Amino acid sequence: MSNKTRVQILKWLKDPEGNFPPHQDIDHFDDGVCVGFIQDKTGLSQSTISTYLNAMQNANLVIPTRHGKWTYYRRNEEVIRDYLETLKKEL
Amino acid sequence: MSNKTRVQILKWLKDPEGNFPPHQDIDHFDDGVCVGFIQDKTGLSQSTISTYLNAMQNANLVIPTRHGKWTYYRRNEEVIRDYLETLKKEL
DNA sequence: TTTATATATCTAGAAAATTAGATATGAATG
DNA sequence: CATTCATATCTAATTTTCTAGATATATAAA
Repeated sequence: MSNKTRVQILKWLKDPEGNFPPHQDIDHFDDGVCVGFIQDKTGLSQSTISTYLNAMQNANLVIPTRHGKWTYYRRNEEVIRDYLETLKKEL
Repeated sequence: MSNKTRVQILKWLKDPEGNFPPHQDIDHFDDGVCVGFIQDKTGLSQSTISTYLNAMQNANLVIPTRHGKWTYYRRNEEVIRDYLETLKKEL
């Protein structure tokens, strides 16, 4: 949560249709967006983005789903909501 | 906002009466809390806390007021509120 | 069952943040 | 006006974060 790129990724994942091109195999974003698309959007290296997504997954902010060769990442809305509520309450 | 200690300071400043001893010269916390008290509470060095408070002031999160030898820091409630609202809206 | 593709992990260098000691400044006090 | 006290600033060492290249793994395709 203390990194601009990672926060930006969370924001993009709020609206996959608006922020990413459609996937090849699937015609919806129910499981989120594949790593490659996120990487293209940030301009950072593949390994960096993979590391970021892994960190976000460890923090429970995103949920990964594997479909064949691809891993799709979507927001964990519940955790994000809790985080915002706690912050508003405590800060 | 990406540092535990600095966030903790903001939280403490929400309730100066509850978190800090009374000041020598002044019997209220209208202008906030002096640097020394904040330093004691964190256990970090004087220069570190001064640096932190300066950073927070640059980010407009706190407002300093000088009274004689002491500098008191208080929360900038408006900016903090805006920050939380923006985060809730955008994240 | 070799090859290609997408993602993950390992490693290490570069950059940024953290932190404290030394020193400076500004205000009160003897 | 010399001294003391509170805070600020400067400098540098340490730690953490960022980031990419190399390599590994998993799946699909040829």
